[in-house]
Amino acid sequence: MTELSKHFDPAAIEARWYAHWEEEGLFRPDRPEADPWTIVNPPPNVTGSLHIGHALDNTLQDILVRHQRMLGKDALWVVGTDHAGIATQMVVERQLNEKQQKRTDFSREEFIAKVWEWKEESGGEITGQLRRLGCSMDWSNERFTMDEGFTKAVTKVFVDLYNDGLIYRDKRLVNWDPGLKTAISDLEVETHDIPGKFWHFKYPLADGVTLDNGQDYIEVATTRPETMLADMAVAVHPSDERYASVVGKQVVLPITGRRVDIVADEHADPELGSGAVKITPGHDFNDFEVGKRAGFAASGMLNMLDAEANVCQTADGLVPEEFIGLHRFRRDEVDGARELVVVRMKELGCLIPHVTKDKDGETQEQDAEPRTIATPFGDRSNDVIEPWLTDQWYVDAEKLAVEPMAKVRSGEIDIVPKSWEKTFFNWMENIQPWCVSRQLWWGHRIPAWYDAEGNFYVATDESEAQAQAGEGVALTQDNDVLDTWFSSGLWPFATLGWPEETHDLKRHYPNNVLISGFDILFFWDARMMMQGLHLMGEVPFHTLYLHGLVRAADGQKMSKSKGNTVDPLGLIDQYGADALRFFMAAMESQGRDIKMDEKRVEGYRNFATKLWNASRFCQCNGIGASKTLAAPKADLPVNRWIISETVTTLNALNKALDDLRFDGAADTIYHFVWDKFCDWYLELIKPEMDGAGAGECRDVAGWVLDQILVMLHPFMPFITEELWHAMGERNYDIIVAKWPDPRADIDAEAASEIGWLIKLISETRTARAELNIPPGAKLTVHVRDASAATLERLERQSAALARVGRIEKVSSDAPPEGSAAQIPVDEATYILPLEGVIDLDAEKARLAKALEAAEKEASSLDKRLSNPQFVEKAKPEAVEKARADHAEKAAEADRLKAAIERLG
RNA sequence: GGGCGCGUAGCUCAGCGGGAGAGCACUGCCUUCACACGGCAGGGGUCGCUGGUUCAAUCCCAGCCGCGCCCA
Repeated sequence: MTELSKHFDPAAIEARWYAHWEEEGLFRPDRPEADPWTIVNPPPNVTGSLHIGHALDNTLQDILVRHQRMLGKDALWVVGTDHAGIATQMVVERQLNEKQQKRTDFSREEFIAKVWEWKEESGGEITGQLRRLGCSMDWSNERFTMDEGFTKAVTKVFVDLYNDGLIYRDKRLVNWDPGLKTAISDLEVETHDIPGKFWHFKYPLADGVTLDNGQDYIEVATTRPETMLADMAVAVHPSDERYASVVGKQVVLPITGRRVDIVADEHADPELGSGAVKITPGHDFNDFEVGKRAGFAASGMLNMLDAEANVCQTADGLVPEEFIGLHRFRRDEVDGARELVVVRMKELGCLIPHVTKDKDGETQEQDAEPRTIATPFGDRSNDVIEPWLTDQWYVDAEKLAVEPMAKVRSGEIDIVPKSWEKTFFNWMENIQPWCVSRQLWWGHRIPAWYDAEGNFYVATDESEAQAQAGEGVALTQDNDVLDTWFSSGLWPFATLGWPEETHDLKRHYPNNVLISGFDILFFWDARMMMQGLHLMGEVPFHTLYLHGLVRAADGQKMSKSKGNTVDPLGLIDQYGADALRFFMAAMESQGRDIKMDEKRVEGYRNFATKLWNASRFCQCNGIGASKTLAAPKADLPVNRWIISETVTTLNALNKALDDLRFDGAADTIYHFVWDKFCDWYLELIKPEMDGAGAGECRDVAGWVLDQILVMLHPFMPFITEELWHAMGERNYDIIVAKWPDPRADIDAEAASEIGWLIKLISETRTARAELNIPPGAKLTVHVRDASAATLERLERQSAALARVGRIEKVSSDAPPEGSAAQIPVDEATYILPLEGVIDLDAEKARLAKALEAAEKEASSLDKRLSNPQFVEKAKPEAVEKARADHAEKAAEADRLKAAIERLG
């Protein structure tokens, strides 16, 4: 037992306890006989540092795992970091740039060695920060998505999925990121509306053909003029009569002079513009489908851009010389192919100007119509994505999505809150093939080898591939790596040793709960379900809990570029990790984003200080660690009452934790500690501390404080561990203490007595405050109309009334003449003779106000009760309650009336 | 265009069929021997609007207005 310092300083205890827990192996105590309980941490990027979203995500997980550990489970929280292909490669490349070097100055092997070097030196900063937050992860088995075991797992998964026909190689349009020069998946594309233009062009009809109206060209409109260099058709709607006569005929493309067919396709919207659209299958997803329907093979589709999306020559004479090497569109103040196409079209008389009238009625001509364009951007590079025709590896996501959907439907996977199910199904039902190859160097290299003819062999290693290809065939491995999410999707089982049949794997898969932000529902959660179910044959987790975003105080999304981020470590420095954690829990109501509110963090720091001081009080009064897990025997009502309140609180807390209502759990413990334990219980036992009941009070107070520390520990691990030890000798740390088991019932009699006592003291205080009686004044009270039971209570609680209520003496004698304050509580009325101290009119006004309120309530209840429909149809409990409430309010009104009459 | 969610006290949020709650902020009193990061008392809301269902609606249903997010 150590004496608590007068001021609570979180920083003074946090580091010490964390190091202690970790050194003692208490994050994963050896419990071979216990039921396993498992949660895996969404592996943060190895490049990352702790942001406020991590603080939320990890606090919630830590609350659950600490709770389960205290329930005696073999609780495992798997932790590790993600190699984060693109992000990490970008970090290292940026460092090279600072030294005027670039990736391609090095061989692949040299570059990868540099990344590993960076990882060893600077990576994983976040793991230290998670420790500062108090997260009790199993660091002894820390994993990395590129460690040896993971590589083995990833390779096996790729080969197995390939052999199962669920991975294939295909040539089709992908989302190409010209900044990073890699393909990315649909999910990595963010569409933003940006201002753009809509140009209208004339495409002359070939061979002297005209439309029915005599027009010798077709008007097409486009937001991407540059792609006309690779146009392969013009499409019109099959039922569009304006063009029916020219379907099957051709147009001559201006600038290049190439002839392309006019095709009928439902993609063309007759309502939009002229109803005719140019078709560029090599650079537009819709046009790709139109092109396929028009009979073009993917390999025959025209491409005019290189990997950086600059214009290039890919077929003999396809692109006029002056365009070669230009950007797609204006960039860095330099016009690109888009601008040059418009210039040439204008010169050729093929540009149809956009005509508007200004406010004076004057006609204005512009080259193009201003328009907002939904434009795809790469989420990492922020470059405009170019649909590009390449060979890539795809996962047949549609097939893999079947089982996850079935498991969510059957309830084997419970998505919390349920409202996300619809979003989940909507995406899964419309899932597209998942492009998993990336043209990067940092990542899991694809286990496929090619021979000189372009045949490929998918195998676990080169020798297996060689065996497939036959001896003597020269093989080269695929240069690409896998999407980072392909490997993190294996996290729930690969971290446990899969593909080895390890002990941990058998015990801890499926995981119990997964907690993640909803922003990675598709990226990660759904992929774990797909891969877990296919490879393990079982769900990866039984409950998927999705939380929202932590937003800035003004509701804006936090982002580095906006400069409105809040650093969780700064908050920890200022208020302590416990306060930040409690804030996160208290604000986490299911399904709503959290707005940052620093005042509230401060409030929970104050809460920690309150608990600290309450413990100091206990310490100074000989109250210490409880000897028993079960509630001590108690005779005094105040002790029986606080034991009952503890049981009630524990039940509510258990329910909230079971329901994953973190806010409800935090709220429950907060109010018990502050409102019940500190504000009433400790005050009420003060007068007992040197009386006959002192021993019992010490036992009970010590026990209740222990229960508080244990119940609060998952939320505030540091202060509770500190106080746990400060209160007395312990055989174990609180982190591995047993969850409360009071073995006590609710004591209705004690609850009623203390409820009455609290009411009496509160009412007296209110009267004092309203009548400006000095708070310190010690009063004599005359009681009238009291029942025998109440008189007994008054006698029994006289010490508490004196100390807490400042009611020195209770007398059954008639009060002296003169002005007095009158306080009805239950059946009795308490009279404070205050001749000369109070203003009679003030007391009359006070009682009149109370009477008005009581009568108002009574009459509203009366109205309800006199409605026969209510009495007939309402639930009996509701009727009964209304009757009881009415009787109480009516009686209260009567007593108030009598009190007013007595004043004359 | 489709989907989801939100609009409750000045602010941040709970509640979601029986007549409204918390924290912060605000007002008054209190240096009472755990705590001024505190104690005691108090003020403040036609629960976005309009209809409907019901004995009863902040809560359920429909429509509208405003705000946010996701997918096309």
